[in-house]
Amino acid sequence: MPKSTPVQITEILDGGKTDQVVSIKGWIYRTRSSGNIVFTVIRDGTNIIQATVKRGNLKDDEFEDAKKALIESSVIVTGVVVEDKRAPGGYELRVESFHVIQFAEVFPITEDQSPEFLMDKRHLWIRSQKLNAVFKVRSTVVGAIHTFFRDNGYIEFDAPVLQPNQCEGGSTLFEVKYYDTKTFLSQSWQLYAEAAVFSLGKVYNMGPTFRAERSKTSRHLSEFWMAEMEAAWMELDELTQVAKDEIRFIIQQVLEKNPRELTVLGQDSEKLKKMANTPFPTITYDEAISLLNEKAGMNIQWGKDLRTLEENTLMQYFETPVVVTNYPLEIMAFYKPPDPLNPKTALCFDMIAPEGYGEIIGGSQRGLDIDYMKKRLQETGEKIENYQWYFDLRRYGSVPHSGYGVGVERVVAWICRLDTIKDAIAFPRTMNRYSP
RNA sequence: GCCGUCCUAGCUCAGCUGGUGGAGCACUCGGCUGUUAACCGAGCGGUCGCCGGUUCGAAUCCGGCGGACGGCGCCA
Repeated sequence: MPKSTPVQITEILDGGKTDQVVSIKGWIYRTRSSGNIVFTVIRDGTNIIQATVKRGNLKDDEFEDAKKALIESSVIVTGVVVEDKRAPGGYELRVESFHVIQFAEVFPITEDQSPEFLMDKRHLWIRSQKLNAVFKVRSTVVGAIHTFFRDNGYIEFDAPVLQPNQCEGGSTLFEVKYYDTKTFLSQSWQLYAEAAVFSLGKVYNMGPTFRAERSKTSRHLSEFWMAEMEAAWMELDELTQVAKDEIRFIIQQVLEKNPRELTVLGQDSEKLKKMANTPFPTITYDEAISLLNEKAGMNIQWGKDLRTLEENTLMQYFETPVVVTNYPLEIMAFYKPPDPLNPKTALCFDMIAPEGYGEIIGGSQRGLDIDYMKKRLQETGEKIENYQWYFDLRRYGSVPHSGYGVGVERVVAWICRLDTIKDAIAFPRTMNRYSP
């Protein structure tokens, strides 16, 4: 084997290895042969490059191997990097050694694919350029969330995944056998975060969340990652500002770290950049209803939640995410308190993403009135006993506090312009799918 | 929970008012020294989702069941 240094394909395409002999370790992505020349496109996880294999430039048996190796065979290929306009990407590797580590069996995924088939072969499909790009963006998003909160004085705080309580409504809980009794998978970290703020002040967390909603839409997962924050002494105005700052920071980080991935995914970086530099507006639920009824000619009655249709119609008037505050109190969860200035509404907000990606954040100030919360819980058939510990938080030095949760996959789907949220997570769990 | 679409080769699909199951891709073999998910020729490949019914005869018509996908509601 000729002398060479192992490199990543991305280094070659950046122009740093031109005319040098290098080795790449990767997998065959495409292959075409033409008698005494084989064009093999190789991927290594960082990018793809064409390797040109000519008979005579390497051992004959290696040439035959290059000719017969199927897609996804693992290889170590050595050769000279040459700038060549005929090669996709502008650079190719002129091969001097072609070493097959494993000859792959026939790869089941070919050019014709249906969503169902790709979901069945998800463990193989995650190798695709598209999902590879999504995962890189997702990694940036997750990293940005940690950085944002840590840089702003928040402490990462973990809550149990097995929980005795509901947070967002009993009908959407996953029940789990727990020794001789039962418990539930976490719907939210919030109730525990509310306990934590009395110790730490400002906390955040990111982790899996489980909701057994019978939803079969491109915006729902049964298992998704939620990034939540909770802060003592914080009220609604400041809370919405933190949310806007967080989302803007996430976009800036993706723009900085993933320009190639955004291109692969067909997202317009300029549009995102403009969005990151434009203030996100805040409107009230009342204003949203007026806008829909007066400008969009709809007939929405006060008191109804904004549904998908209303949200999408509303977003036609905005190019950035929008914060909507003060939803009707009655349709909100037990822990959202009435607004003293407008008691029929709650001190809560949603952030709605543009282009039909829907709610990406939901949050609120937290109720401090034990009697009110008990009443609301009883209305939904909840057992008050399970919440005594939660009410204790209002008995020992209660303070105003607030928090919100970001749907990580919804943010990733929006930034990556995905058709479905399922592609924002490696192995999606939905109503009808829990394998592979 | 409600509504809609779909299920035929490994994959994507065609298959008319019922009459011996097809194409493209993939794969195998042969050809080709610059291909861009190459091209040319040949070959391999089927429990037509499952069960039942009608019929001389069902991929096709009827009934039931199962599975998948999407929309609504609900949510992040």
